[in-house]
Formats: sequence, structure tokens, C-alpha cells
Amino acid sequence: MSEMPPAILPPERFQQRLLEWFDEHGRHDLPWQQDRSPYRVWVSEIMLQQTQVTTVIPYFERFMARFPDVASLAAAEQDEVLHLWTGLGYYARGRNLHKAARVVVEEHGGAFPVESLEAMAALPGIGRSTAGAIIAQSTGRRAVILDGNVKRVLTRLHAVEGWPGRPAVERRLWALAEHYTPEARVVDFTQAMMDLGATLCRRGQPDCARCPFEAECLAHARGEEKRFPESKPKKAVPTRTTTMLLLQDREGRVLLEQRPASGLWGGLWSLPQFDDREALTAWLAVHAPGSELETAWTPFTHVFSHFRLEITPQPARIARLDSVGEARRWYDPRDPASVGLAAPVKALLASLAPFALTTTAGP
DNA sequence: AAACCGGGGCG
DNA sequence: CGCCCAGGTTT
Repeated sequence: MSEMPPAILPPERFQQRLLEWFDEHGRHDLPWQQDRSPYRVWVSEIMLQQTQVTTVIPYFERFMARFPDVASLAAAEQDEVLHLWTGLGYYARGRNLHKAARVVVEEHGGAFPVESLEAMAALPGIGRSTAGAIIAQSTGRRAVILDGNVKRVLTRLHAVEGWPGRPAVERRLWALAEHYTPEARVVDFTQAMMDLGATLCRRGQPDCARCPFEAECLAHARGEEKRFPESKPKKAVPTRTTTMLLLQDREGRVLLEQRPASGLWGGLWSLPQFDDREALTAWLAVHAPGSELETAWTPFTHVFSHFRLEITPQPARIARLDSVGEARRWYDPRDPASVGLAAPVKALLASLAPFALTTTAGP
């Protein structure tokens, strides 16, 4: 122990008061609290990473009915696993769950390596906190957890400044979690910390009046409980620009390109994109000679989570194009093919449809 | 509409 | 390491 966190309450008193609260107000009859095998705890923890308890319960029950143990899960086809995951979201976690089951069977003889935090955390989809939760809940051995609920409780109790995603803040929170975690009754203690965060120390409307730590909570003393944990600093999002080619043939059909399988708009169909007008005209000269450029449309902005994309639509006309090659197709706005379209492309094509009709019907 | 969430993957 | 991502739910 290099640096002791400031002791608001000695850990023994914190534990005692938390467990008293848990005995009376905690959740004791969740499906994964019966028969706490590593397998059942693991599946529940992975499901709970992304979804609330009430939603998870029916998924958990269906999952256990079909895959009662790690061997049956490892033997299954990935498609069936993902089928049972449908609606939960984050399908990468369903895939990791399946992968981890196979690792447990093939490399650990079918038994979860619960004697080793490192071995647990090496399994796909299991990090430090989830590894700690599985070990604590399934073996009762002391292990520390730090999920979103625990982070919220600890940042408020100690008024920990800074976004918990920052490594320095996260280290502090792990030290605090270490500090408070007992040797005895670890199953109840970890569940109690999560329950406290989920039911009283909520993000939006914390119920401080019922909290066993109302008198000690530093954030509450300052009247600032809602300020903790600090939210992720939102950085100024950069703006990128692109020119999209709206190449129409005589019938008003539009040339589309399929995006690479991974990355932004992976596998979706989009308009041919260029950094600027010069790149676009150069491409046209090679691939669609005889095209006539029309006046560019007014640029508009499509917002992503991490950048803004300013799109300049550049319409052009061509009499005929002999071959469009692989990963390109003509798209008829009046008879849309059922393909995935990038959102702004869909909007552009929709705005195009009436225009195409009038021009083909006109003189 | 924005914030949230644990771990994986990438530069 | 620092940053981004997934994708459905909550606020």
C-alpha cells in the first residue's frame, strides 16, 4: 500500500454498514444468485455489462435452458449463440462468450480458471472487473470489482474529480475499491456495491435520504452528488469534407459503390466519394468520359460521434456507361433495391426521386 | 438528442 | 498508452 486513500470510514465500518443495508434492501433472488457456478455468473455478468437486470432475466433463462453448461455452449454453432443473443445488442460480446467457452473447454479442461485473476481476464470478453466479479461471486474468495455502479458510488463518496476513464482517476478508484473490499462475505459485498449503485446511488436521481452513507458522502456534503462521476470530456469534433458524385444515366438511375466490409459504413452502399472536386473530375475523365457536370448542390453536414462530415453533392449526367465493375451498381430511385444505404446517401437519393421522375417524363 | 457502458482493437 | 467503437437503453 503506497498511498492510503483518505479514510472517510474505516473499511470495517463501511463494510458492516453496507452489508446491513444489503441484508434488508439488496437483491437476493436474481436467477444467477441461485447455483452460483462460474458459468452462470459469467453469462450473467456479460449480459449485465450492456443491459439492465429486468431485461436480462428472460435472456438469461433462455440461454441457460439451451446451454446449461460451458461444454454445451462450446459445442454450439456461433449462429445459434447469436440467435439467443438477438435483441441484447453488442453482438461482439455474444461472439466473445462463445469463443471463451471454447477456450475454457480446450485449454482449461472445461473448468473456469477461477483460481487466477489473470487467467480469467485473459478469456475473450472478460476484463479485470468482470474477472473479479466472477471469482468473488462464484468462489467467495476476495476479489475486487469496479463496474459502472461501483465507480459511481466511490466517486461520490470520495468526491473523486476527473472522468473515470482517465487512467489516473481509474487507478484511484481501483485503490479505493481495494481499500473497502473485505475478506469475508465477499459475495454479498460485491452484490451490495452494485445494488447500492443501481438502486440508490443512481446517475440521475440519487436517493441520498435512504443511503447508509449520507452522513459521510463528500459529494452529498457539498450538494454536488449529481456532478459525480464527471462525464467524459467532449472534445471538439473535427470536420471532414467530401464530395459525393451523383452520376445519373438517362433513366435517372444513380451510380452506387459498396463500402469496404469494415470501418465506417462497412458493407453499406454509398455514392462515389472524393476528397475534392478535382479528384472527382479526374475520376470521371477515366471511368465515365462524356459526363456532364451540373451545378454542385449546397453542402450539408452529417454528424458522427467522433467527427462531422461536410458533404458536397456533385450531380453529373452520362449517356451510357458500358461497365461499372465489381462493387458498383446502378440504383433506380423509383424502384429502390433492398440494400443497406449510408444514412446521408439514403436522404440524398430520396431527394432525388421526384427530380428523376420529372426529367424522364419531360420533353 | 445525448450519455452511458467494460472490453477489444488499433495506431 | 490513448482513442475509438458497438448498439440498445435511459435520461
